[in-house]
Amino acid sequence: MIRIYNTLTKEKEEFRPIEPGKVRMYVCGMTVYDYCHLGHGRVLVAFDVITRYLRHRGFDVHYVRNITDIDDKILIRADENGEVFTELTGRMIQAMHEDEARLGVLSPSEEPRATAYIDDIVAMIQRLISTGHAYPADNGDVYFAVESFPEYGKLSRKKLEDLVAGARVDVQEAKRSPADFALWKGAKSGEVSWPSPWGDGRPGWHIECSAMSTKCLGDTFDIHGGGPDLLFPHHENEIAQSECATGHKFVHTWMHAGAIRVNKEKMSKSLGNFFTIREILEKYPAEVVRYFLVSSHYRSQVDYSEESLEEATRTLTKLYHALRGLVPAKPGDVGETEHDRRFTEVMDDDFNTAGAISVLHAVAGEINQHRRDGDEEAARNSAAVLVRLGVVLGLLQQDPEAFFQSGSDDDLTAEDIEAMIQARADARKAKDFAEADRIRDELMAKGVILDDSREGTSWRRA
RNA sequence: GGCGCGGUGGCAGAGUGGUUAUGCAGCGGACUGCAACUCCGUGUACGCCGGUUCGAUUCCGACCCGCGCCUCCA
Repeated sequence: MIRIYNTLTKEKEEFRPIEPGKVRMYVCGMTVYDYCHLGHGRVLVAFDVITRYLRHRGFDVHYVRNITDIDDKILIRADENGEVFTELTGRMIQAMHEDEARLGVLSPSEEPRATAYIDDIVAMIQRLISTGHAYPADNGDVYFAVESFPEYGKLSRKKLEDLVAGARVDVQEAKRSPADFALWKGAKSGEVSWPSPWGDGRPGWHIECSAMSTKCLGDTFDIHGGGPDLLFPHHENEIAQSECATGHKFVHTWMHAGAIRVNKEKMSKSLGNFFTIREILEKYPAEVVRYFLVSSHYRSQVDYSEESLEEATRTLTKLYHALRGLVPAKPGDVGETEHDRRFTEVMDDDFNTAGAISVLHAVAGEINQHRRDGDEEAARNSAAVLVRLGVVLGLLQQDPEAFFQSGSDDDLTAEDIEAMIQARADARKAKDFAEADRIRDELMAKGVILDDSREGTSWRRA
């Protein structure tokens, strides 16, 4: 039985999909006006693991993750760059796909883009107007009338009075209530726009997710996820729009990832304290970054620091060392072990990846034990378990040597290194340890670490 | 001010009403020409104060501290 923490009820609940055996899940993706930072990476990886695990447990998962490719920030950024907005979004979408591929994130089943769903957006707004939940204003905008939805605030636990009383909402003449939000934004002259019954304009921020999710998954679906800062107002508004437009419950389980922090503060665009995925990947192997993300629970907040990444590097290196030089048995040839059962047990509990990783370490310890005992076959069987559990977390799928030797080969190619290792071996044989050490130091200075063992010398990049 | 989350061993990070998390670092040992790497062994922690209980880090209440949302942000 899988249990998932539901932000809507604030409780862990038994997960029962609407349609047995199938999971329909929607996750808010990027607004593509800039490169993804690590916070985006966390959401990407978290829901990637969730998808992998649900499939591992036998569910047929239909995973939709949208791209918001029209919005004020995009238009502003494109304008600053002096380019057409589609050039900017095209570039950022490609960059995003590169980033996620490097992090081992599987493609979603569908990746709808807002600009391809304008008709559905317009239709949904029309439905909201005709049912009295929205109104066109004099300024060309269309607003959602928050007071028409008594349940407004149920996700974020906010009271309408408090929101209205809080002076931070944008009080506009055109709005009936300060908490009302735009479904459609009338175009000023020269702006990118689409025709609509209320004049040319573009969608407001929240409506595209309501339109795309219901179009792709139906009025009601199982899981809706996203980053922590989407809870309000974005997801709250999605609920209002969708439930008023369809008359049905929108989503059963709401899931939110925890924030990435830097020096105890949330990593965010507005604070400017963010690190993009690509700049982090210049310094650390992608799998190390993924390991770092997966090693804490998806809902907890986690501090990003160089030390954390260094530690993740050391730890992942140890895991790969257990696998090094072993050909794992075929996964199908190894039956379910106590480790598999333990893995399922912890992952069933709201996707406890931190617990799952401790299982990985237990299996690695077992491999090492078998090797100590000289039981090659048992070691190969355990290695198969480690690798097949790794699949679910998206870890340990590389050839160990590839993991160890990945990195810049600007200074030295693998062939250079092999040649130097041979020269050192000759020197050692001749008991010329001064020369042997000189070669070792030279390699070390160039970022190559030698690992001597009974079978010979292997190497890896620092 | 409103709403919410969290405080676990040197650090990171799970979990539990009475029994081992795990990892990193440290320490001891094996291995080594010497090292490094690796491997083996090793640590009894749960913010503070009350309460419930035979027994609480785990449940309840108060308090202190940190963080998040309430405004564009994943």
